[in-house]
Amino acid sequence: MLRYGLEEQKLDTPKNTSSTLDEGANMFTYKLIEAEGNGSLFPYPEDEGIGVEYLLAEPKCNELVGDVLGFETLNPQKFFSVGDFSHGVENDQRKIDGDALDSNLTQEEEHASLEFLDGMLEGTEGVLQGMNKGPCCEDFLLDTKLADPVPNLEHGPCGGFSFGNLGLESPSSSFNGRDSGVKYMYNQNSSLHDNMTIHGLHDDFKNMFGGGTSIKDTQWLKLRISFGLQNLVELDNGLNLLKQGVTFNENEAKSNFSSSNEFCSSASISFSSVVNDKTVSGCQQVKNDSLQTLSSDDNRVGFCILDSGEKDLLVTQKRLRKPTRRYIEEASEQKGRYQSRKCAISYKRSKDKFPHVGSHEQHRQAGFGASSLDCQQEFFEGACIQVPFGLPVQEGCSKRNTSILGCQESEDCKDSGSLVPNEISEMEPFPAESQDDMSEDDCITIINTQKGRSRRKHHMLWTLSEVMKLIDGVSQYGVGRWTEIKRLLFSSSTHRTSVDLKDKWRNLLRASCTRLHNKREVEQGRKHASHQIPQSVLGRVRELALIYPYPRGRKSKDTCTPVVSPIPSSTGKLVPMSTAVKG
DNA sequence: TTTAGGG
DNA sequence: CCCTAAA
Repeated sequence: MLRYGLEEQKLDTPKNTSSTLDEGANMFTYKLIEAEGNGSLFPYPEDEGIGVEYLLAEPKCNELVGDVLGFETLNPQKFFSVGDFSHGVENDQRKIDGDALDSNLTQEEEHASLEFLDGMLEGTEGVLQGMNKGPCCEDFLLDTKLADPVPNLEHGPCGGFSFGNLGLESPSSSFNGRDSGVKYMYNQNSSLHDNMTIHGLHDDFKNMFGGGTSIKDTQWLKLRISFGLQNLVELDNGLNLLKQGVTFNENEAKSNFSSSNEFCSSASISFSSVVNDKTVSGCQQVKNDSLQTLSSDDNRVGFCILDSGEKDLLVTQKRLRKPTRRYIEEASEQKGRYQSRKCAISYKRSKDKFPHVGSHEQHRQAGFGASSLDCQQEFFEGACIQVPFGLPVQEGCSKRNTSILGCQESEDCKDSGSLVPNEISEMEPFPAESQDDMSEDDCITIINTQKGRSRRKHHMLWTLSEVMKLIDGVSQYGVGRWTEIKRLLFSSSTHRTSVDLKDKWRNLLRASCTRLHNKREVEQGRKHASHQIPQSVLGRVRELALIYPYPRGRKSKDTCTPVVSPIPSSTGKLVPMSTAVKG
């Protein structure tokens, strides 16, 4: 197995992009860091730290080219439609593990998080644009492209830039060019798309992905196209490295290249590189230990492969995404419990985050060291983990977008055991809507316990309206009547069980209490969490908590009710401001 | 089955 | 959100 990676690196001086990214955080650039085993790297939200996506690849030349370079990501369905990326972001960001308290989203925040997603993607894009100018990456890129001047493609023949030229079907077209070309095209992308009409976007989408879409959300289209191009960039970068036999000398600030004409026999490529621990001007250097390369004068090697019926092969390769933190934790939990697997996913992060810029030793230890890779592969053996990564998908599809690990024949897995491209491609994502039942779309992870029973993991964020409904329910029927409330108010939400209601109420109580005690503290600590639930709502929860002591007892929330606006005890009526705070 | 409560 | 004991 070969591994190949790109390293994400945070820029010293975040570029200003038009993104809505507020913290200037998610700025990434890519670096090739190692090629040993298989993998490619993808930008993750800052909170998530370094992320790696490994693509399994046979140590064959052609597959190396196709897989390792993330070629498969050119298939948008495969890439996006497996779930809801925005949820992934939220979940990761909000540390959903263990505390549902933090996972309530107001509609505003749902919207905000979508914006965040957009911002993140834009931020990524922005930096990719900046790669050509970046202080530390310049050498990297310049050297990589053999000093070819960047061709000035200007705008496409039709006045608008057309990605049709990049189609895989036309290996001799511009896609066949060097990386500079692709990069340049990519750079063109963002600004160009800003001015493009929905028709233009549709055209580009169709050209790029081979199929039309009815999506009218321009932002969505832009993102997809952008990602498609980004993948082209990654592919192209890697291809050039392979083709030219790039050698990075650890002792030189500038990289040297030695073109090797050794032919890549179909046997295998030994393409391993070692990364320096040192960083030079904030930029880690890369060194190749040994490198057999493709013939440097055959620029079409990579593309020929694509053109020779290998596409299917590429497309059908499984793509593995780093599981969400929650998944990881629970996976390792499983392991702990049942001692089933020899090793857990070892890139689980502990309390501390991955350093964005750090020694590779750190990275390796924390993330994708050799041993961890082995573990992963063993962990993932055969099956794959498909973690949602894309825009929200239709309700009906959500159940099919099931992440499966080692799915055998449990009923739950039946129709989702294999994520056939066709199947996936039929799923039409749609822009997020903030309706009540939007929470219906979700990711479910099914994992098999050792007992053979599959356990489903949901995480459905509570919308504000759901919370309001719950509160209404409690005020009407009282605390503890969860089945009643469920039946009468949540009958349509199949995903909310009475236990969920109970849990949610408990969390609401907790939230309403903690807020009283440490207002400021919360604000400092976790911005997001503090704004989840409007104060008015929490206030109402508190009042209800007074009237309906939590379980059948007094021990309820007396402990945390002190500061509340005193409820008129004179009128001990049981129906408090039922709909008063509504809205 | 439902609820309470721990994790 | 999951699990389990207790009702």
